[in-house]
Order: sequence, then C-alpha cells, then structure tokens
Amino acid sequence: MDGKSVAGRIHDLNDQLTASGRKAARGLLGNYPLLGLAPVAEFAEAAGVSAASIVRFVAQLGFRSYPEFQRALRDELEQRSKSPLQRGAAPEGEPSDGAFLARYLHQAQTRLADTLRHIPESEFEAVAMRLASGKGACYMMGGRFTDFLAGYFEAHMRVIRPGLRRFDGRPATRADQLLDVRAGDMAILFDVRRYDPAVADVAAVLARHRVDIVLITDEWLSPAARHARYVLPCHTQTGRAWDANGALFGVVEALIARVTEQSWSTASKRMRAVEDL
Amino acid sequence: MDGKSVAGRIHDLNDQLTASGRKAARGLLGNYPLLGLAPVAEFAEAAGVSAASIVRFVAQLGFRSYPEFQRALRDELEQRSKSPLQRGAAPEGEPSDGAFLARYLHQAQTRLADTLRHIPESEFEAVAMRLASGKGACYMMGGRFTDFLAGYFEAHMRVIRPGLRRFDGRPATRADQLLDVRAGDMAILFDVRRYDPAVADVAAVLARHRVDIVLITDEWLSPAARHARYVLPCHTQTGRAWDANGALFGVVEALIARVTEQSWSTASKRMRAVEDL
DNA sequence: TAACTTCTGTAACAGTAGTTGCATAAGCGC
DNA sequence: GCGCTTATGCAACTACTGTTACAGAAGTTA
Repeated sequence: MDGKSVAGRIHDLNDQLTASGRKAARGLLGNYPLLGLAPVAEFAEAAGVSAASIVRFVAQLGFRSYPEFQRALRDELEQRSKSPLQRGAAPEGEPSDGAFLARYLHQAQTRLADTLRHIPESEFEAVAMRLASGKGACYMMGGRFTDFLAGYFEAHMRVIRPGLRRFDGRPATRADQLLDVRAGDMAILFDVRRYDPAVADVAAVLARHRVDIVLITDEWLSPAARHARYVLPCHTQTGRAWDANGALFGVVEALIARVTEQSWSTASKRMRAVEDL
Repeated sequence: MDGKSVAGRIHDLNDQLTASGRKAARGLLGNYPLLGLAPVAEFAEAAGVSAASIVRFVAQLGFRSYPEFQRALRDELEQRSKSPLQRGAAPEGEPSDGAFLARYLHQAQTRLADTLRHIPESEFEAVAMRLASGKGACYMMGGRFTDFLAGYFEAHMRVIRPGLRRFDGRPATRADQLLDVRAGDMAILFDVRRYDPAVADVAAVLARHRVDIVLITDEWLSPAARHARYVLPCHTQTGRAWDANGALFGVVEALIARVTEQSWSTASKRMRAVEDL
C-alpha cells in the first residue's frame, strides 16, 4: 500500500464518505488505532453501524480486506515506536535546553529498567551458572561495535575461569578458530541491529557442533536467535542516530558479578594469582 | 481475567515454559505487544515455531483462547495510552530479594543517577563541543578494562569525524605514537581504580605538549586528573569484587549522541559514505 | 543403551470472522 | 408526491483462523 497513514486517508476522503462511513471514521479516530484492531463486529458495535458498513468503509479507504487494513494499522503502530532513526539528529518533541546529559542518562536508566522487564531472572541465572561451572571452552564474539563488549567481558572472565577464546574479526582465520570446537562447549555472541551476518553464520556452525549458544542482543532479536539456547534481549532503542548498547553493558557486568560470586572459591584464587604477576 | 499484564505473566511463568514457549515469549516481548495482535500463523512464523505452539503458549499464560489473549493485549494498550505519565516516570525497581539481575540493574540505574549529579552539564557540553569541532587530532587511551570503552568510543567517533588515533597497549611503541602530537590536539583518557600508571604517564607527556586532556574516571579520580582540562567522574562503586563501569559507558554513549547531533551536517555525510562501502 | 517422559509439528476439524447478494430504507431531483 | 439513485442492514455463504488429536522427535533417567 502507499505510504499514507490510515488516519491520513480518512482525513483525505472525509467528504466522500457516506453517513455510516463517517460514523465508522469517528469511532476509529476516537479510539485510534485500537478499535481497528478489534474484530469487525466489535468495531461495528462501537461505531453504531452494521458490520457490513465497516467492511465497506475499509474498502473505501483503499484496503482489499479487513485483515489487510489491520495489518496496516499494526505496521503503523510499529513504525511509530521504531523508526525515528532516519530522522537524524535529535528526536522530536524534546526541548533542547541545556540538560542533554541529564536527559540521556535518564533514558539510559529507563532502558535498563525495560531490559530488566524483558530478561527472565531464570534465563540470566542459567547463563551465569553455565559460565560458573567452568566446564568446556567458552567462545566469544561480537559485531562491529559489540565486539568491544565481548572483549570487555572476556577480559574479566579470563581472570575467573580458564578456557576462554575470542573469535577475532578476520573471516579468513575463522575456520581455524572453529576447528577444535567441541560438543558441550559454550559460546557467547553479541549481535545488535544492523545484525552482522558473520555472527549468524558462526552461530549456525556452532549450533551444528552442539555448542550451547548464549545470545546477547537487542529487543528485535538477531537472526542468530534461532540457534541460541539462551537469549538475553536488551533495550537499545534511542530514537537517535545510534542505538545505545548501555543495557547490554549492564547485563554483561551483571553476569561478571554473578559468575564471580558463584565461583568465588576458584575465582578468588585466580584473581590473587593474577595480582602476583 | 486478573489484573496482571501479559508481559508480567510471561515474566512470572518463564521457567515453567517449554522451549518453544520461550521462543514465543521472546518473540512477543521483542515486539510487544504488536506481534500478539497478529494472526496466530504470523506470530508463529515470527517466533520460529508452529501455530500450535503459540496456541499452547497462550493457554499456558492463562487465556481461554487466542482471541481472548488479543483482547487482553488491546485493553492493555488502551490502558497505557490513557495514562502516558505512568510509564516514563521513575526507574522503578523490583524488590531486593532473590532476584540478582533485578538488584544489579537497579543499582546500575542508581550509579547513573549519581553520576549525573556529579558531572556538571557545562563540562559535558564543553567536551562534546570540542569533539564536534573536529579540529586537530583526537587521541584515545584506556587502562586494563577501560581500554574497551576507548575502543567503543573510537569506533563511533571515527564515523563522525577524522583525526582519531588510539594508543595501543604496548609501551614499546608508545613513544612513536606520541611523536606527532601537536599543541591544540585533544586526548580522551579512561582511568579507573587500580589506576594504570601508564595512563598517568601518558597524560603527563600530553599535557607537556599542550594537548587538551579529557579524563573519564571514577569518583575517586585518577591521578591523571592533575593533567586534565576536563574531568568526567563516574560512579563505579559496587561493594563487590569488581567495580562497575556502566556509568562510564553511559557517559560515552551520551557523548557519542551529543557529538553526532552537534555535527550532524558533516557527520551524516560521513555516515552515509560508510554505508556505501 | 533402552525405556520413558515430555515436547513439537503436521494435518484434519470446527467454528467464527469477514464477505457479499439482496431486499428495504433513506435521500434527492423532477 | 413519485420514481430514481444510493446507502444500509440482514442473512446466507465462504474462507480462513484457531483448535486439537496424533504421531514422531527430542530430551531425560536408569
């Protein structure tokens, strides 16, 4: 369908609508767009017209069917919550007075809270436990920006347990690196929007070798999710040019803290050994 | 139905869910609540499971039918749109029992808030402006763990402006790298507790060459602070084995966002150029 | 490894939602 | 006021959606 919003179309066609069409329009706009997501009968009831009139109204708006109309509404809703990326610099509506940092950090807090709501404690705990067990090798990999998170994570985990390996960025050497992967090993992959195909590829290979994959990704889920045993989705949306990976960082630090705590008896020894060097 | 939100129910039942149930949950939470308003087949496709599994998932959540589940989602949406203030308000946390991730992320939010209180907006703004000006070279360096933050920062800034350089970890090559530092250049240094002597050393040298130093450090201030022109102190204290660098990460992302915004006219061109490769 | 349990997808089923033809009612011009 | 046009609701129809039984896969335990 063309790019116009449903509300826009109603506005355009307003004077061409029939009497019952206008009732339908008024009903929909009065409770937009939710009423349109209800079944026809309910929409009709709420607007005070017959179901058939709703269907005709929807047809007049240029939709081939009621489901198609609903799909458009859902897309619109999704769009509204996702897209201002293209808009460029600052998100609209925000006053650009002096308090940039305050606003940004406040939003960062919200992203953490949202993330918390989306990651089940049990999933987090299972990942931590698996890491703390120290069994098998543990591979790490990230994408363009998240690779630094992988590095940060690895630098800490190395102190806590053995068997850490990080896939470097060069595709050429990847085959070598995958060479002695064994069933029962685990891998921690980072992948956020503008998903890196390399991550999904590696995930597929690892899954085939029966490696347990932990995927740390954004709220829209990397395609690698289909291969993952554990998925930790973090909120990254900012409405700005760059998404924010602060929530991923938070989860990484939480994992570091939890794993350290769980394997304290062995971890503390290793930490002391590092000190002594 | 009882008053719990669908997301809340998922959260509660998570560890009782089957594997495909969890996939469904992830899919839904990742695109909440829109995916649930789609027909079963579409939901199933998006979540990567069969339609039947979606139906079972919905049943597990306590709904008598898929339509009833959809009705609940719509009601929720309506509810939310009626009181827009409710959600954005304060970063509310969970109770401080048992739930490790909840506690940790809640503390992370507090660290962000504390950091905000300690960094003057004017200082932040000055740094952003200086970076956005694009004049002179900009050097970056971090310590044992914070080096990854430097890397993350650099990877973004490279897209926005030219003249980025990162000091690598090897002391041997450092002298070379310092060779063509010029007065008026700037440097961004990261240094947190267990302060890295190398950072302080480099800071001293840079200061002597009249390079403007931005220091991103913790609340106890790295010794490099004496050489810095701008200091951004971040809260890192956790009371655990490891301090947390999440607040530094937050400030870095805020800087990235601010600088991108300030230099949007040139930055957007560079970003597009990168895309085209 | 084998037996058992649990989960998952396929495919047939049933019900309901959306659609449409038709008769009637409402509006409009003559 | 009469006849024509257009719009509306009812009710039958169709198609698709949600549901469920079943068989096989996956995972678990002994």
